Amino acid sequence: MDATRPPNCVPNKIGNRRPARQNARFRMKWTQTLIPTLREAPSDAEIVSHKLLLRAGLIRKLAGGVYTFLPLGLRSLRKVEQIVREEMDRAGANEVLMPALQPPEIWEMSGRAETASNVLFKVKDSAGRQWFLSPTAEEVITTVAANEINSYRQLPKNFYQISLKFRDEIRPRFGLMRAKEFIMKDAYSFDATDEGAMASYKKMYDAYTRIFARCGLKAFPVEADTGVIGGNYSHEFMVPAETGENEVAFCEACGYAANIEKATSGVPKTAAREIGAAAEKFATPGVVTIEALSKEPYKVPANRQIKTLVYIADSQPIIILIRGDDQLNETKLMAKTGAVAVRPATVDEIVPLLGAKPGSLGAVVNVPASVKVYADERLQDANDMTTGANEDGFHFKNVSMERDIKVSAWFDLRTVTAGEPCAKCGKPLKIRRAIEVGHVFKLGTKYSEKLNATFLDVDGSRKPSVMGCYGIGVTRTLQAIIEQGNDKDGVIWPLSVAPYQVCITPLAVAPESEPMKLAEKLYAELTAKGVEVILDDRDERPGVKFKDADLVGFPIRIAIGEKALAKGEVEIKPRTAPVQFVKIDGAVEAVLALAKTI
RNA sequence: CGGGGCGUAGCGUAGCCCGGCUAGCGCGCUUGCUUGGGGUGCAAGAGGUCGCGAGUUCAAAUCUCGCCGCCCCGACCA
Repeated sequence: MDATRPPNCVPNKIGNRRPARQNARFRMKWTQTLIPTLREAPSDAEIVSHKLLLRAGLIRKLAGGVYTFLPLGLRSLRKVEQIVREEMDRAGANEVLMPALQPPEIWEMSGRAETASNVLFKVKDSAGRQWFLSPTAEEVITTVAANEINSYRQLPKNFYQISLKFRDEIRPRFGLMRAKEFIMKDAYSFDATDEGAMASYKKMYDAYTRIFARCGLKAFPVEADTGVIGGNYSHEFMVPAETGENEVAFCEACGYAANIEKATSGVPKTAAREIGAAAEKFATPGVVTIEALSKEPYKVPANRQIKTLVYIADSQPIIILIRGDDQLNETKLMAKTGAVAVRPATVDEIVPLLGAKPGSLGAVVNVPASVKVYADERLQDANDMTTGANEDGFHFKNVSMERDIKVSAWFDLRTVTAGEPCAKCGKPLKIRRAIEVGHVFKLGTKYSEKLNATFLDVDGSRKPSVMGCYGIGVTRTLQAIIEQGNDKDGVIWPLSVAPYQVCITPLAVAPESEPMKLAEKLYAELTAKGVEVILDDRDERPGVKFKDADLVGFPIRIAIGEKALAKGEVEIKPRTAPVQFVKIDGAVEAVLALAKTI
C-alpha cells in the first residue's frame, strides 16, 4: 500500500546534474538571503508542520489563510512543482496556463455556479461585472476543447497547469493545509472513448504514485467520493497523519482502502427473527435517545433499533432510516440520492411533518406520501425492531421493515467503523486520519456535454469527449512533507525537496580564516558538481548555526572547525544520522556518495 | 454561520477579576567588551496608538458598548 519509488525513476539525484558554474540556483550565502528563524512559534500555529513552516523561516502569514513564501520556502515549493511538472510531462500531459479570473457564464453552463457556490471566490470589477477567482478550471479547459478539438484524430489529449487557486474557505486552517489561496496542479484529459478515458486515468494515477514517492511522501491511493465535481470513479492520494482532515478505512490484508465517506464493509445484515403478527405501540415517556431505550426498563439493544433521521435534501424533506448502532454518512446520502445540498431538518420543520419531536420519530405511521424514505441496506429484512411512533413518548416494537415500513429506496448509507470485516477479504478494517494531497476523477461527459466539447468520431457521428480531471495540492503537499518529516529539532527534508541539499557551516567566518577558506572551496566544488549548497557565513556562535541548520532541516551539513581541520578533516553530518569525519580531499566525494543513500 | 478563546514591542508572555502605570519579563534587535563546537557572559541602549472607536470615571491595558482581526471546536470542503 505504501507508494514505493518506481524502479525506473531516479529521484533525489544529486551531483553531476549539469555544469553549474556560478549558477545562482545552486548556491547561496546565508547573509545574502533572508531566513528569519524563530525560536518560538507564533501562538496561532497549532500543528507541527505549520509551526515549522514559520519557525524555519519558510513562510509568513499576511492574513488568515494567506501566506507569503520566503526564499527558502519558495525553493522547496518550486522543487515540488518541478517534480510534478516532470512527471506530468513524462505521462504525456501538456502544460498550459489558464486564467485565474473567470467569467461566470461558463460556470452557469456547467451548473457549478450553483453547486459550487459556497466555495467560489466572487469579485466585481469597477464596471460592476462579476468574476470568479478560479478554484479549478474544468469550465475553461472544456471551453478550449470545445473550440479547438473537432476530430477523434486530435484525441486523446491531456492538459495541465500549476497555478494559484482560490477558494472562499469559511475557515482557513493549519497554515497551507486549508488556505484561501493555494498552488494547485490541475490536469484534464479528453478521450474519444470510455476505454481511452480509463487509460488516461491510469496514466495519471501512476504519475501521482511517482510524484509523491519522489517527494519522499508515504502517500497511498484510496477510493473516493466525487463530490460536486461529478463523475463516477475517483481516487484520492492520502498521506497518513493524525492531523489530517480526512479519515481513511483500509485493510492491511488485501489492500482495500477508501475514504470514510465512501468506504463500505462486509458487516452482516440484521438477522431476521420470529416476531408477532403486528407492530405494537408502547409508552416510553422521556426516552429520546437510542442509549436510553437500550437501558432499563426497555432494554432494546441499539442494533435492534431503527434510527429515524429527517433531512432537508435540496429543499425537500426526506426520512433516513439506519440501524440504532450505526451513523449516517452524509456524503453517501448525497452521492446515492443525487442531492446537491443536505442538512438535518430542524425541530420546527420536523414536528409539523411527522407529529413528533426527534427522539420519537419513526416511519411506521404518519409519514406523508410526498416524503421519501431512504433506508440503509443493513436494515433490509430486519424485523423485531423498535422505532419511534411519531408520537412523543411512544415507540413501536415488533417492527418489520418489510411489513411495516414503506421504503422508497435502499442504499448503503452508514459509516463504517474500525474492526468491521473488509468487504473484499473479511479481515478487520482499520481507520486512520490522513491528509489528502491528490485527487483523480474520471469525469465522463458531464462537462463536455454541457460546454459542447464534442468531436467527430470515425463513423462521422458527433460525440462528447470523455473527460478526467486530476488535482494535486502543491502547497499542501509541501506542508504534508514537513508534517511527515520532522523531529524535535526541526524539519527533516527529503533530499529531493530540501531548499538546499547541503549546508556548509564554517565555525569561523573571517575571510582569511582557515575554516572559511575551506568552506569557500568546498562551496565552489560542490556547486560545480550541481549540488545545491548554502554557506552559513554568519558570524554567529556554533550553537546558533547548528540549531538553525537543524531547524531548517538541510539533509547534509558540513561543519568546518579548527579541531578537525588540524587533523586534516571536516565533519559531515546527515540530518538524521551520526556525524562522520572525512579527509578534506575526500569531502566532496563523500558528500556525493552520502547523498545517494539518503 | 453556531459555540469557545485570544488581541500588550519582531516572537513568546505578565499585568486585567479588584481602575491609580513612569506598562514588567524572556527571546530577538543595536553598541561595546567578552566568549568561541549545540541558541556564551556582562554592560549600556532602541523599540509600545496596550487591535480600533465610543462611553463611564478625577483617572482606563484594566470597567461598559460597538466594530475589526486571529485561533480552536462544529457546520462546510473540488
